[in-house]
Amino acid sequence: MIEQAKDTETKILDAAKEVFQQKGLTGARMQEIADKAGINKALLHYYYRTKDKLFEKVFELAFSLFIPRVKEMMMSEKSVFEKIEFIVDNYINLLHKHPYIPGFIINELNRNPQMLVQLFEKNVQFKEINLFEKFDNQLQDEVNKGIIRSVDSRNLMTNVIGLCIFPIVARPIIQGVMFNNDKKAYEAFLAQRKQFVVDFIINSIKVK
Amino acid sequence: MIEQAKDTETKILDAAKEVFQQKGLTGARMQEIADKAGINKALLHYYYRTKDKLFEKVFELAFSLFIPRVKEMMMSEKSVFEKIEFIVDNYINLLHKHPYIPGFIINELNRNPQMLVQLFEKNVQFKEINLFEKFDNQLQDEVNKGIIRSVDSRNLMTNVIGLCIFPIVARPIIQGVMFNNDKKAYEAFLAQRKQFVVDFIINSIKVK
DNA sequence: GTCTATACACTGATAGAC
DNA sequence: GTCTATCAGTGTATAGAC
Repeated sequence: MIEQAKDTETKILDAAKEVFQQKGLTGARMQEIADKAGINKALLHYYYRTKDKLFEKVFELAFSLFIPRVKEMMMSEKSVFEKIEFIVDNYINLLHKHPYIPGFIINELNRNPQMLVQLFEKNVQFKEINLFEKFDNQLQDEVNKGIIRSVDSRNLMTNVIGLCIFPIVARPIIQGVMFNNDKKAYEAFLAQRKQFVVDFIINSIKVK
Repeated sequence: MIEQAKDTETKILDAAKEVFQQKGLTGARMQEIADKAGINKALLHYYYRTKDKLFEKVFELAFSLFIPRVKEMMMSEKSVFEKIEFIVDNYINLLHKHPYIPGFIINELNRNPQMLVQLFEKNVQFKEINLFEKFDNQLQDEVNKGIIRSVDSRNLMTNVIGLCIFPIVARPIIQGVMFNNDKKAYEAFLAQRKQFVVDFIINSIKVK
């Protein structure tokens, strides 16, 4: 039945998401995904013909969860400072819910950059070459008003996103080297970091 | 002969480095490493008994190239501003020479965090829990002198390293989304970024 | 739609000659 | 030290019964 099918499809996707994100495309095993979904391998291939196709689906879902957020936030009607606070806040919350996705996306995209091109071609939503035009204008506007110092928009956005994501994707090494592998200490570190990052960025660009 | 052995061993390591860093532990094939080294699979196993052992060696070499640098830089006799400029400068140069290593380390460490523990146990050089004590004192000292505002050392170091590494490990996605996949444009972006990052950090922490 | 059984290719690893 | 040949195990994918 359709009901049953829908349910099985969801169970497969959930299981596949978990396994692929943890072990990557090449490290994941169809058997493990089947086990985790409570079905057998044959049924996996019935729903998604190949491992690659199943992976593509999982990757696309992960991608669409993270990337469009940036666009939304940049397009809102807020001041630069408010936008930065809003983005950092939302992105760190999102990262807290899905800590494995950024590393997953970054890794698989490095292994196969072509995926991004295919994604852009299939999904217009992701292709936003003029995403920075409005933000550029806003920055220049606030520079003219003497609120912030002159700053390149792409460098700024890279910093905002990078400062949020880096401590998550590089968690094992930072936690190991800086916090002697103390998990609780690192969680405390992450908890206070949201405010630190906002202050760090705003302090850097604001005119005093 | 020993001479020949040394040479073969080097060729294997070079080939293994290339393949492992590009495809990861699970994606790499012993056959491809053998081909790239100009030998056959059997000889691979003669020098390094298993795939895992060969991988460990490659990982350790990559790790030792990147991590101890931070320690060196932090231990030098420079002002905070000089240290930051020095670290960013050196790290970005290093990244330019070895752009695939950080992603490699980050990814494999996420897949198997236990590796870091083993590395620490085997190699005292990496275990530096008091690495921040001296840096903490220096920061506090310059705060007292009114040079910089009060800032947490681990957050600051995370930002310094993260701002250098993030545009490299996330290159495909940033280049794709922000630069319409224009490779030349991204190289130009990276070239000017060194100065931007230094200014960004120092602007944030200095007292004006 | 879901299962069992199996085909088929590939991979890591070893044996044994030179 | 280096090779050829080969094994045993594993992985994706499919055939066919229900």
